[in-house]
Amino acid sequence: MLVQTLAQEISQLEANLCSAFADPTRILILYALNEQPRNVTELTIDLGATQPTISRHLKILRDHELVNTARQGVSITYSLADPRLIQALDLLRAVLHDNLTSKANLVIDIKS
Amino acid sequence: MLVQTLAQEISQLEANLCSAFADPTRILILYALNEQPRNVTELTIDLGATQPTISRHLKILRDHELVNTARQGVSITYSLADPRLIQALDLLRAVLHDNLTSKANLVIDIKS
DNA sequence: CTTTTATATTCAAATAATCAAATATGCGTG
DNA sequence: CACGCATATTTGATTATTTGAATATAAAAG
Repeated sequence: MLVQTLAQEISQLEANLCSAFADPTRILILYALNEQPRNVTELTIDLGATQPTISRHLKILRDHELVNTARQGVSITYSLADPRLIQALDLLRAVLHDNLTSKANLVIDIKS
Repeated sequence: MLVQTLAQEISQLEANLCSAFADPTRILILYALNEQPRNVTELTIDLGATQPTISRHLKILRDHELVNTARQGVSITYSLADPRLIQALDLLRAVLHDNLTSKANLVIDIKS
């Protein structure tokens, strides 16, 4: 698309941001960092993924400015850039919860 | 991954949900439907996309249960399934706004 | 039952995202 | 300055996602 309206441009940025959330490892990283800042090694252990995988996902989160970094000697501590990211994820999780609950109730209805 | 922890499974579902948001056209559709329910033709006109494109994106939103449908004769009216979806998008938009604002201020700092 | 209007789907091509494995960089210490 | 630990990047293969164009279905009206 050569020419874009303002609304389209904003939606493009927003969609980009959302694509940073579109991976389970990155969601886990964000929730882990919300609990407390951690370095790469800690994330690797806590999430049970390989170090290159964690680093790759951290780069994506960094590129989207969703995390902050602080070097402490040899290790780099990552932290959540904005608490509203978790607020947004929690809202989505709540929607997900309700959807699954209604589906569960449908199953009960069919049984009876 | 053959065996998944509960946290991984939830994150997988959440990531799936986020991938439904990871497209500018779908973001525009959700905001348009939040304003008021619309049928496919109206969305096509309002968003300036082709009808097959809109229908394809609506199918994805339907599959994720983010929209409801109501047939009215020959046309099908789509509506937003849950207002929290817009709340979440608005939070992300606010984060985006702040990030861009700080970048803008950096530009000013460099100038002076 | 044919036509028209509204919506949905399929197909092929282009683009992008993912992962594991290997490799590279960077900092602190002896 | 060489070694070792912590982190980052590259590569190549695989898999997904998006789109336009063409086509299909579905309902209402005549």
